Amino acid sequence: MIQDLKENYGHIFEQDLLNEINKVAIIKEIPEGTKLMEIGDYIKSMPLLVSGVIKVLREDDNGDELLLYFLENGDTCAMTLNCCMTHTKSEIRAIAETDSKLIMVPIQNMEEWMAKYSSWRNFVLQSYNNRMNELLETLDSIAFLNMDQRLLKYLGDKARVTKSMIIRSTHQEIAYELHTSRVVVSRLLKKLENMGKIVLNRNHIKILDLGL
Amino acid sequence: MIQDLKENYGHIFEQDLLNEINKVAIIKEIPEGTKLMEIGDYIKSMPLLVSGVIKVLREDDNGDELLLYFLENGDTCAMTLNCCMTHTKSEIRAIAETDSKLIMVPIQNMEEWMAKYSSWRNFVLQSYNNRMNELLETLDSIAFLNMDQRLLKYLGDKARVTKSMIIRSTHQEIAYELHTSRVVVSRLLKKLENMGKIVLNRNHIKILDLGL
DNA sequence: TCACAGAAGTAACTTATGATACAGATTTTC
DNA sequence: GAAAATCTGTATCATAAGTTACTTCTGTGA
Repeated sequence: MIQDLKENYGHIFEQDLLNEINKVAIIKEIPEGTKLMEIGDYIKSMPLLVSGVIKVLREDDNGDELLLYFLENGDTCAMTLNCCMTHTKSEIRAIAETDSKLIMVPIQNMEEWMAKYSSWRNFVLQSYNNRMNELLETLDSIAFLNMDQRLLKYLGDKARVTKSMIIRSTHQEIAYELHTSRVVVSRLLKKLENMGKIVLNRNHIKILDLGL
Repeated sequence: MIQDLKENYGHIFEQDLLNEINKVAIIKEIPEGTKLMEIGDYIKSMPLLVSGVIKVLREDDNGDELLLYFLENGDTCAMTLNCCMTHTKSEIRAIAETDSKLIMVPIQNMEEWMAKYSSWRNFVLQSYNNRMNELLETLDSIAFLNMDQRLLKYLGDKARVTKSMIIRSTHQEIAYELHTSRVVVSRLLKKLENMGKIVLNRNHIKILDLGL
């Protein structure tokens, strides 16, 4: 673990803190599709992402979903921070978008470190900052963009986090995450294909050029 | 100021911290409509709300607005925390919805207090938590609710924070904050009036019963 | 190889919202 | 008090998005 820690968090945390983390944390490797957190869960430990991508989702009373954002290497889940610090229930669902590796830190240590290490404080605050801004960006998309633009943005984001120009999703899956219907997604994707931005295939979409 | 502090933050902060705040902070009284923060601003001090209501808005590239949430007594602006801690620009606009009273804390002290006072740490984290959840709630509204339901929620929220069943807004103002058009607001308000939930007047709306 | 299930294409229709245009009412300003 | 500005009510039309229904395509597995 100390290896993963150094590589991904060495430039953020001082040696003492790295050592402490190394002592109390455990490594967790999870396959794609694993549910890390469910709405209503109480959280007992906080994940530091080492590799892979985690998607964070919101759900309404009818079970309709909405993708909030992706977590990448070096990120942590601010929602988890919330839950840990204030001992409240999770407001979101987190699912591994790809195979992922996490460092799990027990919440008892977090409060202690908040007092002891300024680098930990900065990390926590910076995480809140990042997640807040991503939430705002998502809000912007929904409030200000049309579905075709949201779809474009979605494809771009997904390509970025998975580092691949091939999006392995069905239209139905995309529809869930954008909170629309499969038919709408198919319709708009076809439009994008006709514009030469993507190529459609069964079970995957190839991105040619999302730029204007 | 020490009076305001004790009344509003006495149960949150220990005496030592209250004294420190009292030493470095200044009281600021602002009239309704004052712009406290603009998108792109750098922030030099952090406001603790003593009385009044602050509305927090988001704006897109075309100048279209969207209300994010209201801040009330005992609240602080998590976005400001962000800006202070990470020295980045504001992503939002804040405007006094009513006459308000603020305690302004210089940002230099904040980092120091983060290390020194656990009550301050908890306050900051709790603020992030609250704001994050309010952002999520706003997101839910936009993603999952129709405009008529959003309008109802808006009226309810506004009545709550202003503690009045009379909403002093024009249809145009409401339209800006919900990011829709005046005509749509007029149309839906008229529908609500016909349902017996509200009474419309020039420049103000009387709420009778928003419950189902 | 055939049946089946899941995925995608497409047409036709409904609905919520947005846009435009104008009229009537009320308030403000000179 | 007349003119101007602001606010609200409506009608009409345009459009994005959601719904339903059906077809076609593709891969899997018996």
